Amino acid sequence: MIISKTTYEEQVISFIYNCLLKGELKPGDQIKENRLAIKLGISRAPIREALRELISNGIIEYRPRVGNFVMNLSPKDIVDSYITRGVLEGYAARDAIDNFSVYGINRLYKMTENMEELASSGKHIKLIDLGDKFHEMIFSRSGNKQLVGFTKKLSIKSHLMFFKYLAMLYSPSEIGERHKIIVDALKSGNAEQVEACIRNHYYETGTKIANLKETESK
Amino acid sequence: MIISKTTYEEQVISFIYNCLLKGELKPGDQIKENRLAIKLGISRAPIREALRELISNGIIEYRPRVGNFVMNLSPKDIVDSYITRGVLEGYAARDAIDNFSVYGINRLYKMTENMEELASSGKHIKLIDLGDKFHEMIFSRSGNKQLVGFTKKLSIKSHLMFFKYLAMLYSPSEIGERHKIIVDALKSGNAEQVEACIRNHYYETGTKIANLKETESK
DNA sequence: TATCTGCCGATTGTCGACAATACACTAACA
DNA sequence: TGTTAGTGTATTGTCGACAATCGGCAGATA
Repeated sequence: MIISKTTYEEQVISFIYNCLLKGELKPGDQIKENRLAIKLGISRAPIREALRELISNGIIEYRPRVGNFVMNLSPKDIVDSYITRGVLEGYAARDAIDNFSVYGINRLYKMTENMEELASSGKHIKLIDLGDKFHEMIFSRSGNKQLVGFTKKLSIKSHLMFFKYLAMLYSPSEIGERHKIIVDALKSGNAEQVEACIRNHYYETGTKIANLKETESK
Repeated sequence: MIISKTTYEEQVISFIYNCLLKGELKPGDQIKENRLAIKLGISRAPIREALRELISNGIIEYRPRVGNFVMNLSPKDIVDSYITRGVLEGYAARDAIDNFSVYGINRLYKMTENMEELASSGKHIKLIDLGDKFHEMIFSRSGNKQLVGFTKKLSIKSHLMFFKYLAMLYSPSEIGERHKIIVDALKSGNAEQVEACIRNHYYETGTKIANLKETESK
């Protein structure tokens, strides 16, 4: 058994995280420290620490002496986040390209097939989880902690912000295909190609979500 | 006059920042909240907020319930930070390549000449400032806030950690030359070349500093 | 001697209260 | 009517105290 020793702060982070996933907190909403403290039955100190953490992840926007607000990203901000993610993960994959075994590649390939199935059967949450795992398996192979750290931060950010869209942007076969392209690139061992195709992967999704958001707000 | 309404937190950040630059705080040192609070005549709350900020910048390492320590980077960590910086700034420059006017390019070129002079006359602090300004002028041209934000964080981190080495790694003419390569690439308008040469720029410096650190510790 | 156990001091984690201030509202004034 | 100054309220900023717990040390034990 793993003994976990959580502070209030960590639990508050999870709480806010879940509120965002459930849609109980929406972009632009203000998070009032006192209100949340009372709601959770704790003091403001750990709330503030948790908010700090979320601010550094770009999930909450903080205006001094005014308040903490759920980040409200413009379409351009969305594209920019995805582009940056692509740049980071693209390089991470390139950096790690020699660390992929045949077994590892096969495993990634099987995941793409699994994604397609999950998408077909409407299991959106599992699909998103698997997608996250797929990408994490790739960028985590890089031994560059700095790079991996930034990538993870962006991963959390986009997960939270666009959770609800991710599973419905592409058809099941498109989802499989898009990820198979990455696996093929990794298999080829061509560093340039790997980097380029991961960049493109995120650029496409970024622009799709941004367009969706834009039309939604009209 | 610029009216600055600073909180204690910001001032504490500056204070720690300066201690690091002056070498009064060294990698591995523990920063005790209470001690610092007494020293500055304030309470622990703003100290903790400031530490949070520095933690998120990768400047301070935090071990729960143990303490806050000035980050102690291994040679590999150093190289990794510089590589990541190169990846980010490289893409930022590539992204911004059409935003450079002839005037802007000329200004960058003059800065490289100025760097050479400052290096020759031993004005190390001004040299480093100018170097920072040079690179900031490049990556800030990108309109990608996410990208620029990460780049700035890394910029602060490396500035703090390696301030003392930066001015003595290269000869004055090397310093000029290294930066002129970047200006030339920007002038050429070749996106691939710009990205590659900025990556290389940081990779070189990263490995140099890492080697210096390694031999130093023996 | 080597290892384990329990205590002690130092440091972080959390608390509730008060101070400072941004924003909205009101009222005076031109 | 539009503008400005003043006021009140809600929210963040800061405080000092107490609680929890980590790491080291001394002593017990084999």
